[in-house]
Amino acid sequence: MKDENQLKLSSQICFPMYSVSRLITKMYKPYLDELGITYPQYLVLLVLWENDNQSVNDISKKLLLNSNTISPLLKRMEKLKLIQRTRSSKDERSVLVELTESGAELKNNALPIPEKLMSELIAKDISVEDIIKLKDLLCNWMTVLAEERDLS
Amino acid sequence: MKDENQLKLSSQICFPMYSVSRLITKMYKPYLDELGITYPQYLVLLVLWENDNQSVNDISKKLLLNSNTISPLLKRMEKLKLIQRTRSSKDERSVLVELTESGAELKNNALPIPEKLMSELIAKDISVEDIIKLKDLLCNWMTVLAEERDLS
DNA sequence: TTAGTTTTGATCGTGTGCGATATAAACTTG
DNA sequence: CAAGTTTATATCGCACACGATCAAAACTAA
Repeated sequence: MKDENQLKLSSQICFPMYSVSRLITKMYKPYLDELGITYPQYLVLLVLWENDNQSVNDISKKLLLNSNTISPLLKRMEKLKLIQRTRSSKDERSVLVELTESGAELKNNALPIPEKLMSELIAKDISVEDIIKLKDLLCNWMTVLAEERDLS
Repeated sequence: MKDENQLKLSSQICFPMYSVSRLITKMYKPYLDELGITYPQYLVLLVLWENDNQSVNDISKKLLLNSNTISPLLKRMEKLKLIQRTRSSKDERSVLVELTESGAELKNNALPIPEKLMSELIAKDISVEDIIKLKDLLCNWMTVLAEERDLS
């Protein structure tokens, strides 16, 4: 009967995790719509805005996404003229991803987004401390849970 | 230049949120594979195991998923003989979802899952306090962020 | 009661996620 | 250096998510 209660939706950590993740993605949507990009595309751009000209593998590892997700994603982004893919001459296996001019310029339009998100959260009475607390907890979990994946 | 840093992947709450959610879903996978169900299907079953015979709308609201996600999901579950859908006679618009015998019985096999997940997290040196802390924070965020959606 | 509105659920199209698999280049070893 | 292995990326198929739209039933007012 203890097990019984643990099977309740409200008892499991998976459901709030899954829901809040989707809800936060939804909060980004209006801003990303303005830029004409999706949420995963935004993540790729974040990576490239930090360091341009990275291989598919580099991006894949940073976003914890495999090639079967990243490859089509990058293809769509290339079609949108946000990035350019070139096979490396040093290692013909790897593909280098580079921002196009418009892809690089999009960064300026993206700059205010984090601030806006924070404001929205605060407007919903979520305290800055809670935001930081959640971020720290999640970052720790991410590190721990992603570690395991390298072994497989 | 402050904005500049906020655009880093590591500064945004969205990315750890998104990644940890996916990583946790992945932790459930081996157990759900044994039951022959997917993660969203598991969530639907959790709802029905708590209270059988709910309308599509009831389930939709509890899982914060719209009909365009839930309808095909339920159709697949019906094909798997986990549930049965019947149009309500009281209100011809609504569809009642009921567990089949095998759908109800699957609960027994699912009972140990929460416990196993907890053990895995603890084995990765995540403390019980952190698990509770994260769950509480997320539940609070879920409530707050889901509220807004009702107005739209 | 009839015209307009709301509610319930479904369908369509697009973009992910991801397991399984494929392919070619690079590496390793006997 | 040839055979086997590893690495980097891509392709395929399936199952979500979700915006947009639709059809039908139920409700609401004038």
